[in-house]
Amino acid sequence: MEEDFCPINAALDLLQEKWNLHIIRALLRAPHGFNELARAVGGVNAATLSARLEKLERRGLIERTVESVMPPRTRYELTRAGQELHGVIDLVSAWALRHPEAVQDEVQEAA
Amino acid sequence: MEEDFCPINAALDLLQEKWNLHIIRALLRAPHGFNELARAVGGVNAATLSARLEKLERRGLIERTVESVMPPRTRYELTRAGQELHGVIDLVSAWALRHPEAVQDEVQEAA
DNA sequence: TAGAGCGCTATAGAAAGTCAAGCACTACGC
DNA sequence: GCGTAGTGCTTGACTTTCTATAGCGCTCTA
Repeated sequence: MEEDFCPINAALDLLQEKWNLHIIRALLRAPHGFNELARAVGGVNAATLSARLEKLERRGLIERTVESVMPPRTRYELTRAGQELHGVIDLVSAWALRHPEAVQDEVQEAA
Repeated sequence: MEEDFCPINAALDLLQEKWNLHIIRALLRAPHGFNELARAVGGVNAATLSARLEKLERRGLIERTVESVMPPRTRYELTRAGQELHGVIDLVSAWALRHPEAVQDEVQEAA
């Protein structure tokens, strides 16, 4: 299917998956529990978040620690590899602030 | 809906849209025609590509120039703002090469 | 004792992406 | 001149992905 496997393409594929960049940004600030993370990201639903976290964990970007089963308490945090995406998020942030037009939907909200 | 509008969130939303990062990477190398771009990106279909290009143009990241109507020939290229994402793509690339494990699906292809 | 919170999962429905075909032509080989 | 390939898309039908809603077992707070 994929021809020769290009790590760069694969990375772009991973980062373009809906919510992944947001999840990474949230975890860059601090570790979070599941629901807490959902709120920090804003707008994800539990099913999707769960799928993303599982994938990011398998890929070694984040680490999941079960702190207690009952009451349930889980902690998600970035691994070293995950933290190294810090620079990417920073660059995107700087770019976004430099180009707010590029990033905003043409507002057609009637007054 | 969106609370206060955060340009950084908005930028992440834009970049996480399927194919956008790939499109930007392809155009970073050189301007492309439509079908040419589709091939460069690899795996996009025309309908989606068309939608993405339209959006990226509205946002001012890329510029579309019709060089001739018949035979049809169009050129897509990055604007200044688009080119400034160069650093982001570069950082992702470097990260991807440093962490090939993080980026590759666990191969479970039976021999 | 009631209500909210935790970390999820299951199931249905809406939305987004894909495939295949096709339009109206031009450029090339023969 | 004729068939084949290429250009830049658009239009349905179909499939994959994401979303909303509900709920589980349990604890902790009021």
